[in-house]
Amino acid sequence: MSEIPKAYEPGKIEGKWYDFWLQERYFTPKIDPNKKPFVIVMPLPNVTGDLHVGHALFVTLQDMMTRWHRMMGEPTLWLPGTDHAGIATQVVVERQLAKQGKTKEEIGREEFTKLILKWADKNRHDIRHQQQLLGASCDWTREKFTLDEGPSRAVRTAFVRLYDKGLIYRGERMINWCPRCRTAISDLEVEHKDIVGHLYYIRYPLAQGKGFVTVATTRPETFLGDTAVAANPEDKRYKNLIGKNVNLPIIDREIPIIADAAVDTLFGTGALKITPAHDPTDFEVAQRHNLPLVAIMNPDATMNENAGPYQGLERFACRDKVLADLRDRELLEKIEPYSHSVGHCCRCQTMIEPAVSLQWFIHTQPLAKTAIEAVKDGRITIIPERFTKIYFDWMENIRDWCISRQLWWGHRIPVWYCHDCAKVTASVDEPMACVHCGSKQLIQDPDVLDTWFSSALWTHSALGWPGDTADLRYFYPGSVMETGYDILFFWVARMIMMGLENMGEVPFHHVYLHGLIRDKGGEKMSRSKLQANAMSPTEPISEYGVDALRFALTVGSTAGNDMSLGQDKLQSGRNFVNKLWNASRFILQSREVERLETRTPELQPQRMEDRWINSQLNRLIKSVTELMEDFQFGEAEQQIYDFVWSKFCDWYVEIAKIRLRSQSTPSPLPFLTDTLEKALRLLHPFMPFVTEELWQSLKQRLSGGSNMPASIMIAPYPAADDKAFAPEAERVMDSVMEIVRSIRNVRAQHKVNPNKWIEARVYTGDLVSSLSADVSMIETLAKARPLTILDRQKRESTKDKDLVLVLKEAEVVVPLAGIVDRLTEEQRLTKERDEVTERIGQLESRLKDEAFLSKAPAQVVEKETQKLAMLEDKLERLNQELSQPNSSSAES
RNA sequence: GGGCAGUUGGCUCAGUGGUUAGAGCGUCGGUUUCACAUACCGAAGGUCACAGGUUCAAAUCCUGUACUGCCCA
Repeated sequence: MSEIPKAYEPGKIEGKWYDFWLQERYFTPKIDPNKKPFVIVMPLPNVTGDLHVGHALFVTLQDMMTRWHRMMGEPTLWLPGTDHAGIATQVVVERQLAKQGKTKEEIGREEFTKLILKWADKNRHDIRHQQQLLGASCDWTREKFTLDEGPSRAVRTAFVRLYDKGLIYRGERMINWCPRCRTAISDLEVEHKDIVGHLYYIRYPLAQGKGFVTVATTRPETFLGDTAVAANPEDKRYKNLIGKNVNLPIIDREIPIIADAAVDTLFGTGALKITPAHDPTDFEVAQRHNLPLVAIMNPDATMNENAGPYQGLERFACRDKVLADLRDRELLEKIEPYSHSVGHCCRCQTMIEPAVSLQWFIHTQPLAKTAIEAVKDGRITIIPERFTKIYFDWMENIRDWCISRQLWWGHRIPVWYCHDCAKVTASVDEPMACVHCGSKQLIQDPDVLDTWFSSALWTHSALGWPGDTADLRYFYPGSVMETGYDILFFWVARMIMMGLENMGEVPFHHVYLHGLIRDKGGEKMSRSKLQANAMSPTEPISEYGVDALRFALTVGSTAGNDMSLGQDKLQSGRNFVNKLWNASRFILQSREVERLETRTPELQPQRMEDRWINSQLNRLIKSVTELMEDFQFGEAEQQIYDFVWSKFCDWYVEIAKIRLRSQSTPSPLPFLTDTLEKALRLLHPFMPFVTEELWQSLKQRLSGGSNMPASIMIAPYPAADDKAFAPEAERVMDSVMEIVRSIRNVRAQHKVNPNKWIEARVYTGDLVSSLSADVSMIETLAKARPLTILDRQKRESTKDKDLVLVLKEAEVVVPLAGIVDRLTEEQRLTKERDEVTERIGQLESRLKDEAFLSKAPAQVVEKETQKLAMLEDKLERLNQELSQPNSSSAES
């Protein structure tokens, strides 16, 4: 089999198999009404840019689940798609324009939209390509884009339905305004950051008489929009001032001093300036007191006509000027350093301007109520469980969702305003006339909807809703929503609300939240941030291969916990792939040698090690199946890794080599092959490419190969056979491994030349006959020959210079004349004896404890009793070694 | 201000009340033996952040403290 290369070359085979799978249409499920399908609707990657390793993680996890369920025989749909990502994509394209010194206003809405479309198309293509590189087994025939006609119609339909039900309304409310994006954004899109600023103490002269009221503020420039000064009614300092007026400096506008219980007496001076048009809490105060709103800023955060002499100034320039002017008039009392939290636009990091604005909102409370129920009554389970509480907290304190965006990229709001009667017509299709007055003078709302509005519908809109399609009937609700915990609210929570609202049924039954891949500085990766810190998956793929990357991303990982991805992990993944490759290479080569020999193909384990590996394999299968069902993918993968490397390769293959070389019968090949074949299937969901390649090679060379499925990905996932469990073989093999390790250890400790064979005697009890059958195996593995297995009853007294190792079920005697220092050996044995004695003491007191005996489960007591017996036996044997007449004489 | 995590070997992380707490990487010593040096063999290295408590039994459950991070306001 010389044509098998020495090292795995991922680049050469990955594309080949992906094309094969695609061609065979394995990713497209067959609708079978008698079977319950497994469905994952992919959380859409944004068309903002190409993918980073964070996306590689979700692709891997979802592919893993999908492939596993497919191999379990379920009709399996993983539905891919991409998201137009309104604000994020617009920001990125605007940034590109800015590099050319242009703005979107200069080139116009139509031209700008074309530009984004071009960008989006390119990225959609790249994203699809990258997912295919990663081995994603999603059904590309059903791929969707949020701006496609179907999903767009779903958006309009959902909007109109909610509007008709009164759950969508338009109103003037306090919203978060991004002056750079020049759009409203939702509360979730605001990032709060602590910044070190200042607290400015400003004097407002009293309108009548002398004196002034001093207010403290972090935003002095907003005094231009003040419509009151408020103090707590309990505050003695201001009690007699309530009802009087102050004059706003510079612009000389008179405003009242009011009492409001919401004012914190401990903040600043206890007197608060009220700027209702530019602060959410001030807005509420103003509503309680019927105060007027004075907006002082333009959409780009420059000052407007209400700012008097400051009109036209940018907000921070205005602040400087205001401060200077106040200082000149001695109205700036003092400035203190002050740390406070300030909202920033999550897309462009510009400081958010709270502003009162006419926008569209969803009245979320009724939707949230049913969404809470769905999780409370167990129709939806969130993994890891701790996010359930976070979900409830958010849902229970939900606020209305601002869904209109002043963007040029997205789903246009399906609302038309009548020129004649000024009323609103909401319609799925473009209306011919105003529904109220029949006028044809209609103008559509220029704004678009929040991208997350369309995402919220995705679980059903991607399956054809509002149409009554076969896909929707069969595949809804989905099985699992797999995504990062960072978009629990953006994505999962809103999907649950809208799924229940539109379909009357939950959109999925399990939510699996993965952790985030952080960069070296611990930052979350993002492509739309100014300093894009995203690590591309393509470099690790070309350097280490897809399977290595997938392995590195998931092995030993747990739900909801963040992780870092370094070169060492990728190397470890590559090494494992290589290990698998070479073990397979060895087995394939060995088959070649024995090819023409006739042998029984049945798997009848005659030898101890065959029963052992088969037993271990089936225990593994059982465990992996349980772990997969329990969403513990990282642990399942870890266990397969340990089995393949530390049991199969390190022991079984090494033993098999000995048998193959000596051409002993029965041949180990059936078990080598069977174990490998099952291990490949176990690993396939995690590492699809190398397992397919090796499995196909194996299939070609198996006499029954033609009866095997055409691909490992449609082969059944291994099922555990409890009858294969072989405790006796495991006991013997444990002993073999302990004997071999102990001799190897002695060799290393005493620097025995690796090529030198040493002699050894093994004394044991009822294992004599089993071990004797394996003596040549032990000899070779331990490089000890002759090695004799003897009944410990016939043990002669240890000769001087003999080294004795007391093991669990055997004593190993290694005569090492001239090498061993008897005194050191005695110290080693004494140390061991002390350790055993100590443990026996612990166990004895535990087993004497009435409370332990009565309260601990019988199994545990039994286990401890056995342990004690084992240790007592070992202690006795250790004592025996130490009391050998020759030992004490060695001290002299 | 409220909430949630995390703190386990030099580093990155598993550990879902019941052996003497594990792995990968790194370190140290040895090995180019015919699957693999992307390897093999051997070894060192942890009072599981700290202090209490519950329990027959705690890295694991509870309370508190410290530090780190995240979410919400």
